[in-house]
Amino acid sequence: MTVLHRNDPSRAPLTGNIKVTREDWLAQARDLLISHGVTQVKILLLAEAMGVSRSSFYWYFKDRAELLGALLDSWATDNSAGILAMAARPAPTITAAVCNIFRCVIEPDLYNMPADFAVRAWARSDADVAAKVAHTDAMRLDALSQMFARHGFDPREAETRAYVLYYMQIGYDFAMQDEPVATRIARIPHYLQVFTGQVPRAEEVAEITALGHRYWRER
Amino acid sequence: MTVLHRNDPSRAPLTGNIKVTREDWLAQARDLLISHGVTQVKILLLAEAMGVSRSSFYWYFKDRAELLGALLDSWATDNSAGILAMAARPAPTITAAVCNIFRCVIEPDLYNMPADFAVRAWARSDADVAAKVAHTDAMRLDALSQMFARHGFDPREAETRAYVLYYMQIGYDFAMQDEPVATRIARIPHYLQVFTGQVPRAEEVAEITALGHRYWRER
DNA sequence: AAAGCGCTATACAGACCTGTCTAGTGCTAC
DNA sequence: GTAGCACTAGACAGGTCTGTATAGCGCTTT
Repeated sequence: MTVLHRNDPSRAPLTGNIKVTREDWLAQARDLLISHGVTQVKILLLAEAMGVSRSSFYWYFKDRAELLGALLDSWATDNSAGILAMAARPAPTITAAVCNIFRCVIEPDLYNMPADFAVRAWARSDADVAAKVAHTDAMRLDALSQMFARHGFDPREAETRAYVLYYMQIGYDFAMQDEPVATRIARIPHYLQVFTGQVPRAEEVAEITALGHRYWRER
Repeated sequence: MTVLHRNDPSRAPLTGNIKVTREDWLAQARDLLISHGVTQVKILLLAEAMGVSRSSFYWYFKDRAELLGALLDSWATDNSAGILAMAARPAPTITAAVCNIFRCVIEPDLYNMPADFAVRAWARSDADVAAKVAHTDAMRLDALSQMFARHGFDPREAETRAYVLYYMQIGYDFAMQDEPVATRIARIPHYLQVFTGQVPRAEEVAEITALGHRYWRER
């Protein structure tokens, strides 16, 4: 669970009668969205979790709809930056370029996969959300297609490889939440070969493998 | 929406004071699970949708938990048969074998993808469901790995290709619900090449493409 | 025709959730 | 030191949902 402002020593202490901030409400709502879906994002539950009266919510937000809107907006702006940056990053080989994309799955700062799922599940019952998700996917797929194209794949193949790379990551992380880290890392060179049709260099594999170990060990 | 027994001319008319059956409650619940997630599977909503009193529900089920259990069981038994059968089916080439798997995505009778999502989303907040899903995935992945292995891939590569094939389908259908049919079909030969590392035969592509047109036209 | 069986409807208690209204709290500025 | 600002608490009305108790309906059996 995200830490509340009032419990975070690195942030300025709250003054006056303030117990929680707008950001606290949002962060808490995001946690609930991710863990239990939109329908469970309930003001009552948020308030209870933070030890605050439910009615305080209405000081920060007009109503539940405004909260959900803010949640969606913050997802849209935050959760594509990393992947777009990694796709645009220059790389000596296509396998190295795909390794950059792998970083998004490894480093939580670059890309929040669980948030993506939650929003996609939400999109299944809300057309506005679905439209925003579709737009986001199109942007990301375009960036990935261009990445493949820069390394000499013809446009149609570049697009297909972008699709396979992107949707396989989504499917994998959606469905498979607890494959042992060692197995997952051992598979990396094979994935690189399937995704690119080329054999990765040893040093590329070593680098991304090390990164995987560094981040995934902590879980 | 699934048609109610009483509205289905092909089934024996209901006798006595019966308005809906246990199967109707289940089918309706399944629809709601798929469209709006577990938390929205509410007896009140089901009853309203079927034009029946809410309390009749308790004749067929002890409580909501029993309904959800039955829903999960029916998913577990029904929704893997097609994919396992297709994976086991003999094929002259690996590309033809993968075409058999593609049939699962094309023919709704073989595999209900939306049901899979709904259950996976459910699994994110219910450990029992997660365990059942993990077991199901393991069975399916094993069948796919063996399929690749039968066509000469070494065990590790067979497994990796099984993963990419399986999770890409899941990710794709999870995220991308409305790519134009023509585009999707045009991509089939490229997918085959990425998934297998081999160029598909023209007649294989023709056959699966025709199947795609036949089924997807109707949507 | 009356009793029984299988299913359905109404009514109720109680939990949960939203949004509003009003009063209250603890700083800050004058 | 008191007035105001920024936020919080409590109480209320009203809607939603679950599960139970009890009565009712329509066919079948005798």
